[in-house]
Amino acid sequence: MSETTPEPRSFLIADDHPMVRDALRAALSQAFPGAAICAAASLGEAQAGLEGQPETDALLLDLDMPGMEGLTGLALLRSDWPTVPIIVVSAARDARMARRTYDLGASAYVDKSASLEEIAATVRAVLDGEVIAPPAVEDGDTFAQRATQLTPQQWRVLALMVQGDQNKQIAYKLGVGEATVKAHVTVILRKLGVRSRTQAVIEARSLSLPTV
Amino acid sequence: MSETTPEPRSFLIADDHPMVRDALRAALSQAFPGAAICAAASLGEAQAGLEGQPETDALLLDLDMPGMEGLTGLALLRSDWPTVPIIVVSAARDARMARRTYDLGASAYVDKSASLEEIAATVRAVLDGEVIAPPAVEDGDTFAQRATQLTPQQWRVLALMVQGDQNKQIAYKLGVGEATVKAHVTVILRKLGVRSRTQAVIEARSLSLPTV
DNA sequence: CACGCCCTCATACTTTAGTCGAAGGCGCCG
DNA sequence: CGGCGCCTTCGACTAAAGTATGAGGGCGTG
Repeated sequence: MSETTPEPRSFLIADDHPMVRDALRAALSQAFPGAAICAAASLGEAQAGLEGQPETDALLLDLDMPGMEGLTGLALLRSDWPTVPIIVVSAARDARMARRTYDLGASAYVDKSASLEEIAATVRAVLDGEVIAPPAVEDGDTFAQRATQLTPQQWRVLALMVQGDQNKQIAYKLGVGEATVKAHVTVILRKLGVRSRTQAVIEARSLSLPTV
Repeated sequence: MSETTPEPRSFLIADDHPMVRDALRAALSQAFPGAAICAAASLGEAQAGLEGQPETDALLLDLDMPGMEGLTGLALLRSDWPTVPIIVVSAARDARMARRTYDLGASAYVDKSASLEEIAATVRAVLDGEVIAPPAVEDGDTFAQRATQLTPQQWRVLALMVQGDQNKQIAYKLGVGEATVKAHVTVILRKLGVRSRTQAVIEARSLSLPTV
């Protein structure tokens, strides 16, 4: 509260590129002295980091990371830890991509070519509770919007579908019955507006790519 | 035969970017005076162009084009017109990608940052019958190699699978029975070393992306 | 507490996917 | 020419995917 003794912050940096990780870490430690900064190089490590530190003030998330599979991983993290603000740090300076991450609940979107000062400023704004809306993109990219209707468990199912798992494997990995998985799949397909598992996987994986 | 009166050449440029198309056209028309140069902006147009001009001397093919779906379109063209040399013109300067296109039967691989002179030289070499092997990449990228085992009809089936079509639709589009398509799918899955349609689609679509 | 939402699961059913065996065409080679 | 291999085609069969309906329990909210 006091301006002279700011409470210590805790961050989690998720990026598989060591150089980027160090740069972000340096920027944060300079902008927020005494901050606790953790790092993760994959979606799994990021999940583990949040598991051990659920009070993380902000997650800086790279989209092109093992296990992310496009924006599926973002939505997955967002579903499991809805209170942790996520700042997407992507290599692509694409307004549509920014819009998609916004639709999926990201608090901000910065591209890697931005200066560290800009990134620090963005983080500061997010810590103040701001949600940085992307420049209005009036495109008909309805898939990402439809995807926001998915529940957390449905996101987990979709994430495994996207990896090529079949219902039986998904049931085992999630510790539920196959009938349950099938029920989820049915709802997922309806919500996404597709007619088959294959189409759902195609669209979900295409989320992170430029629109063809 | 005679050096003073070179026979007229015919080329097909397939790229959805008008600027690139014009640049390539200019380069070719300068390097090969009197050449007949056609253009296509999608996989379908490229197929139509080859249909009407099967004696094309070389196809300059962009990978990021509507309908291509990664390297699937390349293999499709290669299967349907095995005698037409294909020169891949890609935006990505990636040795692995070059290797994959080589495995799939491309005669050469140049990236768009190359000068028009380099491209013209490459085309000339290909017209002389050369196949420009990529720098040795000793990685275990076996999927593209496995994919070369597919027959032309199997490639057509896979191309439609990758678009999300189901067997019944594929059968209709190819003018065969559904049982036939199923038989092809079975062989495709075995040749690709995967165990489900979804996995095959994931891998086929990932062919054009950097290895995760 | 009643209501809605999510997760869970079972049962039964329809549709799609995938496997197996087999037949005919076609080129190649001894 | 007869055999051989490959491609294509297909029907019958088994497995998986997807739908419909119903039901029970947990959890937050007015």
